[in-house]
Amino acid sequence: MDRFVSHHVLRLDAKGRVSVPASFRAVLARDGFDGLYCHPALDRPALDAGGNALLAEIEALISGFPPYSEQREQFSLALYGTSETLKIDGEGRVVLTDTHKIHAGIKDAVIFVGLGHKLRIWEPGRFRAELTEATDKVRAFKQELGTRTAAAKPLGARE
Amino acid sequence: MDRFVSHHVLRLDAKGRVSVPASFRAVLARDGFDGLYCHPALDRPALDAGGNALLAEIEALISGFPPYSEQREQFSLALYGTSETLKIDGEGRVVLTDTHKIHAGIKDAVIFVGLGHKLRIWEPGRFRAELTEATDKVRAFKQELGTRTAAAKPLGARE
DNA sequence: TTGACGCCCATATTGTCCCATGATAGCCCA
DNA sequence: TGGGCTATCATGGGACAATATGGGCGTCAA
Repeated sequence: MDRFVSHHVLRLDAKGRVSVPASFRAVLARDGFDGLYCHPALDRPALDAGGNALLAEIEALISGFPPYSEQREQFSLALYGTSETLKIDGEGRVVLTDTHKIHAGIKDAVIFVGLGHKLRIWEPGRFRAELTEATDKVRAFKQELGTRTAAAKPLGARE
Repeated sequence: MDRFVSHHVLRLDAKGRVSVPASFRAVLARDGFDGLYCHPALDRPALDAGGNALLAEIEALISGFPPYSEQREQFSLALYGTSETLKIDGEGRVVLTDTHKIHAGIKDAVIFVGLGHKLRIWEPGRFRAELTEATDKVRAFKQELGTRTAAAKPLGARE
């Protein structure tokens, strides 16, 4: 598998270390990235993390703005300026920075969530809230999609 | 055969393992996917599962939204975040996660239902309920179809 | 020196692999 | 056409490996 999928709850130990789920480490290894690239999510109390795929996405976003534009400067600062490349130890663990932990409200446990090309790290309670919200929205969207399709192709429309 | 068809009832053993029906395993093998990709169905108490064909469908849905858009984030979370790629052991069995079993109400038996490019996993009782409901709707729809057609035709169009 | 960090080893639990068995269905041959 | 034989499948259980987690110790820098 070459994408981050599923979610895992993991605890921080007394030294502040967390195991990166083995399946996610496998994706990072395939991606060819050594370590875990990590930055605060733009509009959520969570952390975005990943490897080269994430870096490429950020690069694409920033290079979409004209050089020296205000937006480009701001995005560079918000994304590159607050990033860390975390080292993964022999047992597959990382240590989050205090700044990052505060941003996400992380205390003694986290949830790693796969989002395909990247992953997101949450404080477990906040994650559950976010998940139910997202599920509701997607469900509503699907319903809307279904009725629209039905209206467009009245009879004999399959799927 | 390159499509999932028919349905099979299978029991979970003491370790929570279920055999994936051999005919479905054959489809997965041809599809080239190693394992069983599985996520909760959005609007019913069941699980959707499959291989690359299912993954491609999800990928297409998500990549339809621009990076960093709210919808894309929500879809990735609701789909990738709740997915699992289950490993298929030497005997063709998988172990469902607790979260998935709870979502579908699965206890000690499941029914695998082929839906063409993907398959759906149900708790047997719930599947029967869903099936009768679906059958009723189809029957009603067919009836409606008949009267509509009759009304459209000039001759014999009454009421 | 003191604290933080990197590296090493220990351990329980979970998951993965391997082998065994009963049942079934399809096949071959008389 | 009937009967037995074999390949495939679903299922069960034990052995082993990987993973998550905890702690010790040396080193480097402030």
